[in-house]
Amino acid sequence: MKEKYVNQANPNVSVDCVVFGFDGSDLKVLLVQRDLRDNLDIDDDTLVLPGDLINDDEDLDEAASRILKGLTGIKNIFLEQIGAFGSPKRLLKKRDQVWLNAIRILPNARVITIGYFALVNIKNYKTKPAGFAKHVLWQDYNTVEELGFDHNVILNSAISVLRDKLYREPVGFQLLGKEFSLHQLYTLYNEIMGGDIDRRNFRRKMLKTGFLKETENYQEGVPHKPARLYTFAKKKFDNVSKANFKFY
Amino acid sequence: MKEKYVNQANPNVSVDCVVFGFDGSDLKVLLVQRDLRDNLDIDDDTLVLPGDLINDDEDLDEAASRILKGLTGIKNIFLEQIGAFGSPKRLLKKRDQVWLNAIRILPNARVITIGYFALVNIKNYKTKPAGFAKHVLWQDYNTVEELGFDHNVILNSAISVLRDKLYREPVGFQLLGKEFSLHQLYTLYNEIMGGDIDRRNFRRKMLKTGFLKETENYQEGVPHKPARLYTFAKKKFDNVSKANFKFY
DNA sequence: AAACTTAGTGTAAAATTTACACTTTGAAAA
DNA sequence: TTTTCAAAGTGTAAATTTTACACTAAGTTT
Repeated sequence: MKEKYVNQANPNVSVDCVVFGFDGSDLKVLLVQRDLRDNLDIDDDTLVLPGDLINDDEDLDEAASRILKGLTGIKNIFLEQIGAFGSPKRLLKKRDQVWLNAIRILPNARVITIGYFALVNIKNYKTKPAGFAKHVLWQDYNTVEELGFDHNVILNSAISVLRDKLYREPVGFQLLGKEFSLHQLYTLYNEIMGGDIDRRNFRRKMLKTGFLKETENYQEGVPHKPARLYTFAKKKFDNVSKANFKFY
Repeated sequence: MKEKYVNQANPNVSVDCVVFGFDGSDLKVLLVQRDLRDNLDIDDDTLVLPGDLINDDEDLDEAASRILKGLTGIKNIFLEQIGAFGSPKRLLKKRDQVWLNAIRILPNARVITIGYFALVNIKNYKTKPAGFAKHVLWQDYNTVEELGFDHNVILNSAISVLRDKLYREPVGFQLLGKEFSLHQLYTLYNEIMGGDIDRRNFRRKMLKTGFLKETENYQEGVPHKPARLYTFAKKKFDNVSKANFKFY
């Protein structure tokens, strides 16, 4: 039993983040372009999710925070693990193997990735390249094509976690600014859920959840132009509570 | 940037399974006792979740299946990843460090664990020790005390995933035999959810979901003794469907 | 044979969901 | 400068679902 482990190298463990952002009308994902530095003979403009190998002395969550901090300067945002990914090395795409060899840090071990997903309000932060990233960009979720490694799998997993969460938890607020109109929130839900939600029912139901607090300019009965603004009123959220974010 | 990786050993990656079983009245978890083999001078009867290091050439899911197969002989059961766990090595309990040293396979690297959870019908399978396990036992979930490593964290995570799933997916059937009465299903839900569900509403609601199919002895209007039996009728399950397993 | 438990059906009030209509205000078009 | 239009907001009635109970019949236990 023991002997079998001795001959196999431990896998490299990396953390990759799916960072979703919303610009008011479209759902975006933060992607980076790999930077080969001194191996410039290799032509590789593959896009990947921002990620890095985990450090010896840090928690998994800490690693994810670190990566995000490096690229966006953000601390303390919504960030949650979505799971571990990683097929044996023999299943890697050639392009990715070349890349791994080029950076010489992973000679004979596979890579296992812990995926995280994060929600940020795009307008609040400036992105900047860091680590192995040559460029950082916000890409429209619907236009994302083939990514490096198994990052499409991770992205798909993240979007379904996001949709699922949006149904069940007051999590969409993270994608908007501090103050927002119900119209903005509605647009967000409609975009992400791909649905065709009734505007009026959405409004009533969302207000009834108790997660919205009016800002000072509130005045009953008067239609506003521009729209009335709300903030997210954090209240204790019971997982099994009746707060229900399903909209038909 | 590069240099920083060179000096750190890759972490060991293990897969640990939380296997839930139901014996008709109580929820059980499959635990194992560590076996130190030739290091018998060390007295350690700590209980842990069944797990093993992942092999170089296998998928994460494959590893989980392998472990389960070894301990219970089961293949093809409900098995799902719940996430990755693992704090830096310095946070390990002393007892666990001693154990890791004793088996000599992990000299200076940390351990990262991918947690899985599985649901089985206890009566269908005989368990047997395998790998590093000295004993295998089904322990009452409510009586579980301190486990080795961070396995209590994993177990807690698994139970909340289970409760959550039970609300939203027809997953409880996995814990029962092929044929079961509504009373058995009711007992299961009541036990796991810790709730106090109305028997009559449970019955009606569960039948309405369309996941139950009557067995041949079915006869309308006649109270049965013993109870009428059902099987789980797999039908396409739409995540966003209206099937609702919340019972109050 | 009386008392009790289990299996099953019924029903009515309360709450929620759904599918719409209608008003007011500011901005854009004519 | 009207006229037209879209956005912001409130209302309401039918359909469905949830909740909280009552009741009967068939075995089992005492």
